[in-house]
Amino acid sequence: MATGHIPEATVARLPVYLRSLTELAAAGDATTSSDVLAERAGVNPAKVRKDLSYLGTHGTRGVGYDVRHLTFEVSRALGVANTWPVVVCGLGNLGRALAKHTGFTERGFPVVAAVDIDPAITGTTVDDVPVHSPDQIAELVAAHGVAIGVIATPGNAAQETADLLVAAGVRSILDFSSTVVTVPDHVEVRTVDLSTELQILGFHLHQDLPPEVGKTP
Amino acid sequence: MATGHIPEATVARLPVYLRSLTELAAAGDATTSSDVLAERAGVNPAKVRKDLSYLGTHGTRGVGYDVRHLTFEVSRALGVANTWPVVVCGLGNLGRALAKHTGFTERGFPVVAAVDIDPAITGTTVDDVPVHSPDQIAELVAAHGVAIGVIATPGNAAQETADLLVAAGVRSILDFSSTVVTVPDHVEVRTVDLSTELQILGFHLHQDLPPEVGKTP
DNA sequence: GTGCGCTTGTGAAAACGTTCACGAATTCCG
DNA sequence: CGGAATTCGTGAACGTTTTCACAAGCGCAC
Ligand SMILES: NC(=O)c1ccc[n+]([C@@H]2O[C@H](COP(=O)([O-])OP(=O)(O)OC[C@H]3O[C@@H](n4cnc5c(N)ncnc54)[C@H](O)[C@@H]3O)[C@@H](O)[C@H]2O)c1
Ligand SMILES: NC(=O)c1ccc[n+]([C@@H]2O[C@H](COP(=O)([O-])OP(=O)(O)OC[C@H]3O[C@@H](n4cnc5c(N)ncnc54)[C@H](O)[C@@H]3O)[C@@H](O)[C@H]2O)c1
Repeated sequence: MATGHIPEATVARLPVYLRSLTELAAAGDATTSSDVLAERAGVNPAKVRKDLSYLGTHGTRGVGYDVRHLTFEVSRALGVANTWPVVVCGLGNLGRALAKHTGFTERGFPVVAAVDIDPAITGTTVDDVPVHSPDQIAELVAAHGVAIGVIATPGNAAQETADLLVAAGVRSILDFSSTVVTVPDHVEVRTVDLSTELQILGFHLHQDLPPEVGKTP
Repeated sequence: MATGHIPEATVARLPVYLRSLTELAAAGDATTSSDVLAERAGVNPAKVRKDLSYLGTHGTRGVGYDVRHLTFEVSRALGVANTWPVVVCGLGNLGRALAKHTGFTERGFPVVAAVDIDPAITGTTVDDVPVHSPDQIAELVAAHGVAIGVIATPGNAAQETADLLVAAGVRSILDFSSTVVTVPDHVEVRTVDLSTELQILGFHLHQDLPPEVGKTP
């Protein structure tokens, strides 16, 4: 067993389990079960057990999981002991919200700097986050050891921003810009597209109910 | 064939294709191919063809796809002709960014109202979006025909907000609160958890490189 | 110590999603 | 007109993810 390869789908759920474990610990529970974790995470209990089994054998049959120990193991698998500094690119409505959010720092992702093309805001700070101009990305990344870049610029500036981040040595990008950015293989991009999320909800609303009059019956 | 059941994974990609098609049309292209669409969407060409085949047979062998016609078909499948009014709950950093975002309205998801518990901002407007108190959710939903609720409150208010939305008749929820909310079967919830996204990126950073010597250096 | 009830860990099956590979339809050109 | 070049549509192979189902291990009662 040991900690071999962990499936992507499992990795995406580990943070949810970790949050549940933290809550359970705060509530004073010393042990828990796959049923309880499943309930809190909104998934199937068998899935919880299989997911956790990829981290090794950390439960006790007939008893369940020790909350403290499992918290430690999930944390280790996720590597939450590390701190990964983040730079936010594009300080508009969304970038500002991200820069002000305190939850990221708590989880090991401090926003150490922001970048914007607007000369009216470069040189200022937003909640202690200094705002620089895009041509300083390389320096910022080097100075703070930034590994993750967040793109919150308009879509038409997304690719060039990604290029700057990649050239500066960033290895992970979180892209909010509703565009598909192209990067070298060694860089991972995750896209969060809020319009698409709404469109998916819209699709199901549209499907569920209306017989859609006027088409061919 | 016809428009039977469309797989979830395909539905999630249709908005991306639609965006590409819009850009191609704007660039003056009358026809396109699965290769071009795949390139723009960042996926495999075979996947594009399979996805589109769920909507019916709309391409021409040896030629490709007519941009206008395909745009129409994808739009129809997604139901983008519909307008689904949205109410944003919790007008903090994130809620404010969402309320101010103009892109949602353009795609058929106008933010018609916001809701916040803070009496200092209820009664005001944010970019023409009126801010009400949570006990008015039911009226707002009824008055505007709201089908989608966005939860941007702190985590500890998420479940009660979801309950209010559900009671008011909302059928879809987009939840940013990093909590798992429980709703009846007929309500769909999509969760967007930005911390989790960062943690997934962090996991891969952590995995890729470090042999993780001992413990603390 | 034996039995009973509980909960994990995990093979195996089922469901789902992706990719391949190729036949079919179309255009173009000589 | 015949053949080469395209490009779609799709069955089948492949890979991943979810779910099932049950043996194995543990604690407790007696
Ligand atoms: N605000 C939202 O709720 C929301 C929702 C969905 C998607 N988005 C997407 O997120 C992105 C940002 O949205 P927003 O509402 O914050 O937009 P915005 O227009 O408010 O802000 C964009 C910011 O990026 C800066 N910028 C422009 N070009 C730049 C460059 N080359 N380098 C660095 N900075 C640059 C601008 O000066 C501006 O401050 C957009 O792509 C938008 O489509 C936003
Ligand atoms: N800001 C971000 O970039 C960001 C990033 C990741 C996650 N989130 C999550 O999104 C949510 C909102 O984040 P934020 O930064 O906007 O927080 P915030 O504290 O700035 O805003 C929260 C708002 O919700 C309001 N509120 C509280 N209880 C309410 C209730 N019962 N009904 C209606 N409104 C209520 C508050 O008055 C406040 O205006 C949080 O759950 C946060 O964890 C935010």
